Amino acid sequence: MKSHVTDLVRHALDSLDLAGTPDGATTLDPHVERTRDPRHGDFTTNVAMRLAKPLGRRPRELAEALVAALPASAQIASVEIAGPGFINFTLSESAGRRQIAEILDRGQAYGCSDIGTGTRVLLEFVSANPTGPLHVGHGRHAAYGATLANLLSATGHQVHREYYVNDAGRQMEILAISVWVRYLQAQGIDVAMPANGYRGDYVREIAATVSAGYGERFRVSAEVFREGLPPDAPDGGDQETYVDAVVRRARELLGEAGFRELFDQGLNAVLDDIRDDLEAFGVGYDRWYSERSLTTHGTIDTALEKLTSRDRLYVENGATWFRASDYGDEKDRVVIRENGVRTYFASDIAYHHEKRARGFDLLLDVLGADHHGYVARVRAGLEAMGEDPESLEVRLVQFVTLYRGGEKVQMSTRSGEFVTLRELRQEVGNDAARLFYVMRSNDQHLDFDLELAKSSSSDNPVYYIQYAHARVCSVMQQLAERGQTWHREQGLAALEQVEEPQAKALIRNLARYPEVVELAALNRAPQTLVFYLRDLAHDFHTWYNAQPFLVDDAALRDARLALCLAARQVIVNGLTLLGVSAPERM
RNA sequence: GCGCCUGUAGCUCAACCGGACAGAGCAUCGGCCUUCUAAGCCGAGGGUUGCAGGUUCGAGUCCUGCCAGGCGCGCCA
Repeated sequence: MKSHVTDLVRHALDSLDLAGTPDGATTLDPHVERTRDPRHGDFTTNVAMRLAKPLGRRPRELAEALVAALPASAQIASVEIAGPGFINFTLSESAGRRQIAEILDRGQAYGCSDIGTGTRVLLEFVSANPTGPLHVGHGRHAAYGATLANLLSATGHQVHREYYVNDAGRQMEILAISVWVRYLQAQGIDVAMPANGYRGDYVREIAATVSAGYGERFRVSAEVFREGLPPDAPDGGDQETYVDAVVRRARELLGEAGFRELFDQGLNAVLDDIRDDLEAFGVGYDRWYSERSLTTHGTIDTALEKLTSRDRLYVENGATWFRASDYGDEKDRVVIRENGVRTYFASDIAYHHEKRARGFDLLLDVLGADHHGYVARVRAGLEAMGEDPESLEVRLVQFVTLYRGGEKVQMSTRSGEFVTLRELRQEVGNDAARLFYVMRSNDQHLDFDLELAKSSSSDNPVYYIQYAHARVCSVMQQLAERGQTWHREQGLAALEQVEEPQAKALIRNLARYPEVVELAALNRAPQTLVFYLRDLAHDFHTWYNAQPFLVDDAALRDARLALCLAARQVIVNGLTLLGVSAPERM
């Protein structure tokens, strides 16, 4: 509907023949938007005001000329000029009726559009290091990313969801030796967990599995383990130095193959847990992309060679640097360390380049807010390799703070005392978790109140929306119990009999749904959809309270039910995009 | 010190490339269940959009400077 009005305005602009006017006035995209106040009609445009200056004409006079040039439309009941030069459009009653029919016709497809058709998007999200279970912060990434994927798909984008698995690197080695230490302890060997090791209970579980599957294969004596190791932090040493020494010790004693086996035991156990967790949360991926594969497939080498051939690397102090500062980054960045090991950044630069090589138009990364300093250098890397820097878009997700009632829940990753996503899901349920996570703008800190999310009361927006859906189902149930049936055509034909102001408000908002989906998708802002659904549920509840639907007049009853069913359809469609269920009874 | 994000009602937050009187929920107060689920509805109060300037016909939104909070500034990932 919005696009229809936009077309009308565009036609009017064209017919006014503004050629030769300065400042690109002729190419101005007429901006049509919903009014906030119903007294201003349904849609409004400010083109007259925006064109007034470049054309040197009075806004209202220009508005009159535009209105006169508007093509006729059955959908528009009236057009008025108001205020400083707004052109306000009021839709005809029949436009609303047509909307209801369209919603019922299109069903699940109502709200989908093709504005993104032809755009291939690679959406990367969560990508948490597989060093432990996902915690509540990752949950927000998962919910946000999954919803974004749904929104982009609904608007016609071709979306590919990817999880970048950091299965190489130091953190994973630390997990491996953490498992080793727990394994040794389970074998009765007296060794201590490094200060920097992973202390969560899941490490013990993995160690127990290793113990059961490998027996004494990785067993060493405490003396051999300890011999010549530097002091750990509690003994006045440096925890990083110590943990690195333990990693070297593991490689010596277990051999590269043995260490790799232990490493993979840890990796696979954690990764399986993460996959399982996300799947249960309704978050799916098209591909789990292994960081290690970048090395084994030579992707990093290829990327570095490309940078070398473009003269974008140099050697200094034994390390190889990328000239990131030539591309807007604060400083140059190391890609190969003095010890010959490639940095994480080298992998990531190769990874992003490879994403482009796979033909994606847009690389959309969802990252934690603590990674914002990272964005400039990845973009610099893409640009240095000849890619459009604009092809990378990053959405930062701010932190989550858990509250139980008024009390802040303390969390510390280091000690392993963090609330996991799984625990959260078990406590509040998937629906509440999914909705609460995306209820706030991604760049806003999120206070997640566990008590509120669990409460089955009016405070809880999840139930408020779901309840509207359940009520429609209940009404249909009642209809059946009365031995009556709904006649669709009769209902649609009789829609003009539905005259309650509450119903009209509902129709108006139902018609807005496709615009909301589009807006939410383009702005990467799922919370827009949440707010819309709450409003829509409110419109429905209000109408529900104002009028009985199951009246004796069959035509009127069918008409009201048509509207009910349209409302239900939109709620289902919206909740589906959010990954929230729509129960039939509550 | 530099960079990014944020600052809107008592609390948590919306507000569509700048648009008409800044909106919800919660909380507070007052009403509505013999009639399709009261997990609901109706009504009331509550604001100098952190502060000060600027641009504009028009600023919560853009610019500058302050103030406050969060995060980041590794040859870690």
